[in-house]
Order: sequence, then structure tokens, then C-alpha cells
Amino acid sequence: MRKRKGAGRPTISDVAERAGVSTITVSRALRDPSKVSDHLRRKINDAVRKLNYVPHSHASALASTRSNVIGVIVPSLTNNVFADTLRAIYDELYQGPFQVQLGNSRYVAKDEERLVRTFLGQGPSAMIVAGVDQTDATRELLENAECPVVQVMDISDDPIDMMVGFSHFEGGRAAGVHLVQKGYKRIGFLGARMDPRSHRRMEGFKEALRSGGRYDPDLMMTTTDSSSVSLGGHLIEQLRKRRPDLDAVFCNNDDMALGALFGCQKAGISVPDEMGIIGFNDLEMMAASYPSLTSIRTDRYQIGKRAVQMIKAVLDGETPEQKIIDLGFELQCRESTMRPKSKAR
Amino acid sequence: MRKRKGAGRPTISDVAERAGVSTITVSRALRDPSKVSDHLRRKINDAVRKLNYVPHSHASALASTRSNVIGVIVPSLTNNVFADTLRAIYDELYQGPFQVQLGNSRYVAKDEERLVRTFLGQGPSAMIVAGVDQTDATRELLENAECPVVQVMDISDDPIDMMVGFSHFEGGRAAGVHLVQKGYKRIGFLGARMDPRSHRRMEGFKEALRSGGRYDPDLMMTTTDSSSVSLGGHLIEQLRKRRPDLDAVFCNNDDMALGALFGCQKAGISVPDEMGIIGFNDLEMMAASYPSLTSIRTDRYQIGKRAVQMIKAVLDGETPEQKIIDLGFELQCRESTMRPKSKAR
DNA sequence: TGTTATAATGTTAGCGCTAACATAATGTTA
DNA sequence: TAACATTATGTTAGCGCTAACATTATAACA
Repeated sequence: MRKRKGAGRPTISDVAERAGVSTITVSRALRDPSKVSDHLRRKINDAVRKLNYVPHSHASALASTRSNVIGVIVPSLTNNVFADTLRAIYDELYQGPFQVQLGNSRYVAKDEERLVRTFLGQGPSAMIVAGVDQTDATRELLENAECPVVQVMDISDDPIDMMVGFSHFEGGRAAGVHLVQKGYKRIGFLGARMDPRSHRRMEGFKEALRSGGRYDPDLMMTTTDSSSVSLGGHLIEQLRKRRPDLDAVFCNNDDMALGALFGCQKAGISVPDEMGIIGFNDLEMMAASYPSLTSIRTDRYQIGKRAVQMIKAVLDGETPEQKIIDLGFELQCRESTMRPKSKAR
Repeated sequence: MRKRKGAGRPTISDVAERAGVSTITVSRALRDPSKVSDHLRRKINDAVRKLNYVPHSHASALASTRSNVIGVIVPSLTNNVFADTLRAIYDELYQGPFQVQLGNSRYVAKDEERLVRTFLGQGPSAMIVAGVDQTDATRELLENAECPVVQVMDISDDPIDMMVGFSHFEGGRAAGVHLVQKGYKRIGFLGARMDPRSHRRMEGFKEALRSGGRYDPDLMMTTTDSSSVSLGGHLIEQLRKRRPDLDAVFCNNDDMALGALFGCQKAGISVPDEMGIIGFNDLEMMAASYPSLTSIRTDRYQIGKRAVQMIKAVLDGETPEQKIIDLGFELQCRESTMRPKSKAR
């Protein structure tokens, strides 16, 4: 006897036998109940319940060459920014038949490549990847993938397939313009992690400072350490030690900005009078802090939502009217940069 | 002609043909290279590269009745607490052959049940679920699952299979004991979301207050709204309006605690002199804030790590020496509860 | 040198499901 | 009621891979 024993779980044949029908009828009853008469459907559902039958998704995927899996690759699980987008993706997929396959590239391009390769092996229905800075190999893999691909969080003029995001360069520029307009003179930059998106923010920021005649390379402080609240505090302390005349900073992200605020409070420097602070992303806490913190609001939730909507549309055979969606950003001006006019030095 | 056309991607037979070997040899070369001679292995690897072959994981899972998928179900994607555990799980699984299948139950027990059902359909190698408050049906599904199951973040004396976490009741009690010891008199509780874990924290907290003769039900303020920094500010404002004599609060979690701090600063109430604040989880920001915030430190990363280690051990045929791992917690006493002795009213 | 253990490769069948076609049951129309 | 459309169900094969056994090449040993 040379039988293989399977997983031991009930199969569709067990259900079919118990319900007195063929397997294909069970298959149909489960996938599209309208194709099966009430009479049989009831019998089948009973059998399913009795046997506690759960379809074997791998078998289904193999037979139908469709997996209903959407691969999502983000660079960080702990960064709230991606968490919001991820939540939107899950929310938007909640109803449908799709499953999310989530990968964490940890900001390492080679890891991303590995993940893309693995995910593509599952014949995903679609792929969502963060950013536009894939390796050439990753790009090629995704370009040749037989499924819709959406790059999220960023935009460029050269999408692999589709894109939803906003311009980090412009976001950084807006922050710079704001600080210049508010009358700050010695304007610095605090940047942690410094992934490609952060770099573009910094470049936009620098450009704004140059245009405003306020660019001082000595005030740009970056590190590859990952961002945190405490790091924001440390960096502003260091930068002030080097340049006590510093009077404003644009922080790489909101954690850093909050840390910078705490750092100032600890040092007895008043925000916004002696120090203007602006962050990036506008996490929920920015409005709630005291003083409230100015930030560049980005709609991460919307990004995830639109990405999934685009994917659904394409899978439904529609042609999206635009391949690139720029969701923009919005400067939320709050107390941390509300410098009284009179105080301008 | 009645051929089905497959996904169009190269299959293992294409590789076998090109390398001039049988499919099983290719299969072996990819899964366990030591079982194939150098000579053939090289040929096979060449063919794989030439054809850009990626194994079809569904076919593999079906044939081997092993999926190498570990199902993980968390109640929130945006809550940092789970993000840390999740990151640990991904980190710990990084090397091995395992894939994570992540589900978001949004704190809804029925959704969790649905997810468990779906995940079990993929014949996972293991399951990790958050908490111990599953529905009866979910419990039954998991108890009958033919794979290791680890409940994380919490502990009870009645595990489905294995458990890694800590006692929320004891954590809450420790917070209460701390505030009583510090000499605070009118001690309140701010609770958002109030999922079962938060409830146990509150119960432990109440017990400590009762023991210390400081329990006042009028000072316990809860809401089902999801927690946030701004909510922490609103709740403490409301509670102070109701009871201006309030002099300390234990917050449900750290976001709430930070919000409470900002709320006090806004109202001109000094922390810790006029108001003691203690949070739960000890997120990174707690140590960096000003004043720094006392919290109950929990090792979420370690929880994820140990969960995966237990799973790996079981899958390797080992019997874990303990089924329940209590990782405990640690009160981090910081400025926000450092009330000068003299100030006690 | 023949016998036996070991390593390397191949053959066959089947994992559980669904696509594609086939057939039977029912409804519709003139 | 014949002729046809429509709906409901069944039969068969195969998705791409690997378990289990079979065979052949190579090493080890008396």
C-alpha cells in the first residue's frame, strides 16, 4: 500500500460524500452559492459544519492558478507611518477574498529583493511595495510580474506599474519655506535613519533655505541611527552645542520633532520663541502636545486605501485613468512655529 | 485539445529539462543541496537562473502538506505594543524557511475567529495569537489545530497550547502600589479602548488602591474609544473638572499618559508635584519626555522572540520545559511620579 | 573479487482543488 | 408538444510539486 496520507483534515471529497454530491458541486457551493440549488447548498453547508471543513487554500491556488494573496513589503513594522498605510490596506481588503502577505525589508534593499522573489513565488494577485528606490533586480522582477504592482508612499515619474504617494522633496521644501517665512534665521535639519525618502525631504528643505538665503550646511545634522524621541533630544542638544545660535529645526519625522521639543524644554529654551520646530508626517500626537507641534501632514491611510482600490480596479479589468496618484501633503501650522513677529531677531 | 495553461511561469520541469535531469533532482537541489552532486547542482542552478525560476509555493505546500507559514493574529497594526512583538517575530524568522501570515482582528473577537479559520485553512506550521480572550469557537479551532499554538502578550493558567506574556493584573497592581507608596491620595484611572487586557490592568490597579485604602470608584474613568495622546489630554481634563482634587492617574497605556502630561502642562498643573502620572508598556518616548514618565516596562520584543523560539523547538521535535512563560514587567520609576516627600498634602 | 553498505538519481502516484467539457433536469416559446 | 435555451450537476484531467519507493553508480570491506 503506497498511499500518501495528506494532512488529516477533511477534504472537499469528504464533504461531497457526506452531502451525496460531487466535489465540484461542493466547490461551487462554497465559491459561488448562486450556482447551486438551495436544496443541495443546505446539505453541503451542513456537511461543512459537521466536518468542520476548511478549504485548503494551497490546493485551490494551485488548481486555479490564482492565489488571492496580495504581497505587501514595508521597510519597518514599528514606524507608525507604515502602520497607518498597512491598516488601510487591511481595512480595504477586509471584505474581499484577498489575503495580505506582509514582508519587512528593514530598510535593506537586498532584503526587499529577497522578499519580492519569495512573494512572487506565490503567484500573488498584486504587489504593494514601499518607495521607489528598489534595486535594478527588484525592479526587473516586478516589471515582469504578471500582476499589478503599486509603489506607495513616494512618487516619481518612472513607475514600475502604478504609484500612490506624495513628493518628499516638495514636503521638505514646504517645511523650509515655512521656517523662512516665519522669520527664523539659523535653521537646522535633524535627520535620523536617512533612507532615500528622508534624503529627498532634506534636499527639498535645503533648496528652500537656499532660495531664502538661509542655507548653512553646518546646521544640517544627520545620522544613520534609527529615529526615536530620545534621539531627537540628543541631536538638538548636540547641534546647539555646536551652534548655540540655532533658532529652528526641521526634523526628519515626528518622533524626532517631539524629542527636539523635550530637549528644548529640558534646556529651558522656549518653543517657538527661541526655537521653532517642525516635524514630518503629522502623527496624532503632534496636535496634542504642548506646545502643539507643526508638521507636514501626509495621508498615509488614504495611500493604502487608494493603492488597494487601484489594484481592485485593475483586477476587475478596468483601466485606471491615472497610473500615478499624488496625494500631496498639507502643512499643519501649530504653536511650535508660531513665533511672535516682535521676537524676530 | 484540452490542456490547462497554468500560470505561464517556468516550472520545475522546465528547469529539469534544461538541466537534463529529473524534476525530483531539481527539487532536491533546491531544498537540500547536499543531496545532489556538485556537477548536477551547478547545472541546475544555471538553469534556474537562466529561466528565472521561482518555486511555486502552493504546489510545494500541497505536495508536502507543509506550508512553512506561521499565522500571526494581532488586534491592532498601529499599536506600537504589537508592532514590537511583530518585529521580533519577523526578526526571529528571518533566517529560516518560514513566512509570516499576519491578520488584524481589530480587537473584534469574531474577526479573530474568522481569521483563525482562514489561516488554519492554509495548514500553517504554527499559530501565534494575541491574548487569552478568544471565543469558545476560536479556542476549539486552535485546540484541534495540528500545529503549535502560542498565545502572547498575556498569561493565564489555561493555555490553548503555549503562552508567553505577563500578568496585566499584576502590572496594574504594581502601578497602584507605586502611586500609593509615593503618597498620592486621590488616585484616578484613565482607560481607553478597555479591551480585556486593559480591564485586568484596571482590576489589579483597583485592588492595590483598595489595599492601600485609596480606592474611589468616582475616579475611575474609562471609554471604549481607542486610545490616543489627545484622548489622554481630554480625559484628564474631564476628570479634573469632576474632581479637582485628583492628584495622580494611572493610564491604560503610554499614549494616554503622554496625553495626560500635555493636558496637565496646558492647565498649568505641575507634574509630579500636583499630579503623578504613570503609564503602561514603557514605550521609548517615556524616558525621553520632559518630565520623564514613569511606566510599567513590558518586554514586547522578547515576547515575540520567545514565542518563535518555542515554536521552532516544538517543530524540531523538542518538548519545551515549560508551556507558560511569564516574562513579567518592571516598574520604571521616573520624574512623573517623583513627588518630593515634603509636598505630600 | 564478490558482497554489501552508501550515495546519487529516477519513476510513479497523488496532495486537494478547480477548469473545461459533458450531460441531465428544468423552463420557455411557438 | 417539439425545439430550443437555460440551469443544475457530474466526469475527467491536471495545476506544480514532493513522498515513497525503485534503481543505478560508487565506495567500503572482507
